[in-house]
Amino acid sequence: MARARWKPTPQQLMILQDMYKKGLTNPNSCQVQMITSHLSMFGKIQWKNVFYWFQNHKARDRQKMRKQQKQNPIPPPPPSPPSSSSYASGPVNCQLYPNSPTIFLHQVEGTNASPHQMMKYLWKNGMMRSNGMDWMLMTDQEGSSNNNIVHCNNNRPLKTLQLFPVTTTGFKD
Amino acid sequence: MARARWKPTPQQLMILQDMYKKGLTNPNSCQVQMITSHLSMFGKIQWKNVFYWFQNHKARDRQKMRKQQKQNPIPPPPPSPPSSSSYASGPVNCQLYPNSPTIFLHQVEGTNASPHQMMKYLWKNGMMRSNGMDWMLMTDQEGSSNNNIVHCNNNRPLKTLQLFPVTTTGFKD
DNA sequence: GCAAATTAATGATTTATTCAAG
DNA sequence: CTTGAATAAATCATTAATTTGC
Repeated sequence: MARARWKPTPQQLMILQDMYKKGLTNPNSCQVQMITSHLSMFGKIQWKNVFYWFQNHKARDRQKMRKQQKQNPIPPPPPSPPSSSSYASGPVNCQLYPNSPTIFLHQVEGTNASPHQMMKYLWKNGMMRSNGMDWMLMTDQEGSSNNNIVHCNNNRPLKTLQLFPVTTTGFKD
Repeated sequence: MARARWKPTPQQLMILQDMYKKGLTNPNSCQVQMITSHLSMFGKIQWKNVFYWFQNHKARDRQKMRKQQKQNPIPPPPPSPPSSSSYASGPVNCQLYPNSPTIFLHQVEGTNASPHQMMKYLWKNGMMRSNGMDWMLMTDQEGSSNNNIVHCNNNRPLKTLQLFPVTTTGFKD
């Protein structure tokens, strides 16, 4: 037992907090994945670490807020109403093609860029609802669709790897 | 919006229920992954579908139980105490090497075998705590370790794909 | 000062609740 | 009204601060 638990490095923590402050409180799986692979530059990290971090951070933020409100019941408006902030506007397609045995991965190139530079495009285009559960591992049963190149944020083509060559039997539901 | 939701085919449902009845109420990520890829033979399915199915099934089972218990407060002992059932004995290593940019995938071969045959080895060796979150996407910072072939259940070698060639900078925490 | 003991933070997991498709 | 999907709350567990007695 006693599986050592993850501990964010200062760099990682800074970036995470910064993102959170900027309004990213509920990154979708694609974003989590990107964040993860980027943060891995600063030390070992897993998808779930990032996912949990945001979960916990949000929860404990709320917790703190509630406690404070009990002491001085002033209903404070949300700190920074994102006036022209570009995100949270529309459903964007971190959503790939859900289904069947193809795995979509993305590759971060230019890993020398600064964290913020690298992450910029993340916020550029919006954020989406989703708990962390819709996967990296997404599949397309009708593999014959043309549109095989998928973009994570309207912008970034993903690399596609074949996983298992599924022999879909003729069943239908 | 209106993303059509998954609907288990009769075969899928049967298998799932069977697994559940046999005592698998909390499959770990590796098991979920295997189940997913196997069930994909019977129709489109995603990791999260399987994950959620077990979550919901367990929850609603308990719910029902509680309701029943309110009506006739008889504490019923667990239905089938698995006499020689081999699972739930020890910590087994669906756990791969957590960390860093290598992705471990497994490939199901012999997809013609019967569901139960194919799944048998799953229960052979025990089940492990874990919610579904420790990933398919596991990584190893010290990529230089000898032990590169990983087994999901003491038995099944996994295929290893390189993901992103991480350049771990010299930072330490 | 310095370790054993106690408490606070926070990573990880589980459970409950809610939303929404059909 | 059943059930898949998603979110939030509660809980467990481990590590870091800190207090305390010597």
